[in-house]
Amino acid sequence: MQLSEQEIVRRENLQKIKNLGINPFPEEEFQVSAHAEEVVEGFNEEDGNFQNVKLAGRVMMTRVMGKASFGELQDASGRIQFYVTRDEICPDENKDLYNQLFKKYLDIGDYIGIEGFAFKTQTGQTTIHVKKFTFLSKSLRPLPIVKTRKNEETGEVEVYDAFTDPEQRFRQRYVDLTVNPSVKDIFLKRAKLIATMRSFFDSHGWLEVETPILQSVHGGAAARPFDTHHNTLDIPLYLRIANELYLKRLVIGGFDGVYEIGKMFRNEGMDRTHNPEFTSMEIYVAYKDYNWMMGMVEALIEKIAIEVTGGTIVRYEENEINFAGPYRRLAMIEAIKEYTGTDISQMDEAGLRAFCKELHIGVDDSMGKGKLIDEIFGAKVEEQLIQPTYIIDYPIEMTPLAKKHRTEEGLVERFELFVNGKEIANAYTELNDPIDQRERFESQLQLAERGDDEAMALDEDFLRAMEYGMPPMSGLGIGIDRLTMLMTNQHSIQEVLFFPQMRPLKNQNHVEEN
RNA sequence: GAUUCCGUAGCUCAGCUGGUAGAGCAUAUCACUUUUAAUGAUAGGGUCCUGGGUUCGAGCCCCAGCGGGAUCACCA
Repeated sequence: MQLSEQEIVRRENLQKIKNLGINPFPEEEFQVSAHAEEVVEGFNEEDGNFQNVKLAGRVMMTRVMGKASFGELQDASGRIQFYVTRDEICPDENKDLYNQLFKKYLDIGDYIGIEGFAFKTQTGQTTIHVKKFTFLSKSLRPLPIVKTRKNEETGEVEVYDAFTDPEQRFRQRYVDLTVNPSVKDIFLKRAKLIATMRSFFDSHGWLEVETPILQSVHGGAAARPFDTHHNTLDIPLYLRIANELYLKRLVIGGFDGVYEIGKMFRNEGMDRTHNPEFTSMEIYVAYKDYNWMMGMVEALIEKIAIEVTGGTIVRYEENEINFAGPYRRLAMIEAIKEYTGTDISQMDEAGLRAFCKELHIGVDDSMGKGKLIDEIFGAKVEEQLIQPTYIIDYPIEMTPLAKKHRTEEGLVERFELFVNGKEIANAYTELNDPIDQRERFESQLQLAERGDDEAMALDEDFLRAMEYGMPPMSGLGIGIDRLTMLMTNQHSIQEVLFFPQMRPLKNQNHVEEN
């Protein structure tokens, strides 16, 4: 292994620490009694609080001035400045701890523990005056140094030498998280979002469940799956592309409301909004319809916006998005009329195909009527829907698991929620007529024969479950990653996944084949 | 998968028309007991992504590959 100059220095420092008789990787507990943020925000000279505290974390900067030094300690909550003097941390004759370890062998990124009292410096900055210094762990690789300075005139924090290369940030997320505090904030918000969602559902008495990720029939959605194989059973298995059919089986089994938050896997292209594995939330509630579901989604999303961002108005790129309900409800045909000026409700397949040509939308022979309408919607309407909008009542061909519309021929009771031009939720009044369901699956098979590779597979056991009797219900799916992007003003799915999929580097230590 | 841009020190980046590889921070040595992008002085540090080619000479031009970003296609 080729070591850089700085790595060699750090390894030498490690040995020199050992030579001082100090264990650079000590075993014993260091009892932390406070965190950086609470001291910085809570310290008050008059109150005289935080006068005996122990903090631990990484040294992120030192400013050595002879027999005294300042440094910055970063823990899970943030950073705080500390002040060290030689004679206080080395009360005896032996000054090695300060002169050698602190001044020479301590590197940025090392973990230390400090014990002392809070005070304010001449410039008013809350600082820990260190009485006792403990070395906790050595860092052998140099972290990228990100320096910041507050501009006195504008009050803005200017960043110098930021660690910004996306490839390195995603491949080495631990470094990204260490040096870029705003990255950590995104993931705290993501966790808050999921926690809010979970407590909202739990408060209604709906049950959180887990369903198979390894499936022998990849139903419930239309997408290419990842294939795998079970050795003992000697059968092909697929990583789930959806969990809808399993959740419905559970409602058939007698749970009135079930939901699952988990990973789905789709063997498709990757881009700013797609990762091969992504997190979805799906929920099914018995005896409800899609109108009820729209009300529920508004309440949920509004609550999430408040919990995650502090209010219902959220800034995303140039837009201010208002997540306060109720949201506009617009039938798909009406939306197309509004944004193209053309009423397509009476058009047949040939008419739609001609209209697509007129709009310069690429079509092919495998596309049925529903697909053509969806193409027009995708090309002309979707990106216009900035404020939260429900598009309702979709063509039946596209939606084999939704119930036929109660009044409109050829449509199903489905809605999708669009925000900032992107779909973030999809819901139906679920189809619970097993005879209708079988016919829908069969027409999907016909579409597949026609060349539609998105057509859905038939799941015989699911049909059997339905034949035992499925209560009326409404179901909903929400893309957690995309919702997180909206709530944190991020434009790439990679920014809201800790470890986005990356192409493996060549000549890295591969696992040896057995 | 297609198009396009990018890859130079630990990090951020400069590098002219093809002519000895640069800066700031970081690192090393020294000074400094309230600094805060600490400061002052000195020094070291490079597979210019990889492999070919053109050329007297390539970080720069050409070809192929690897990795990443953006856009498009597919998908959520």
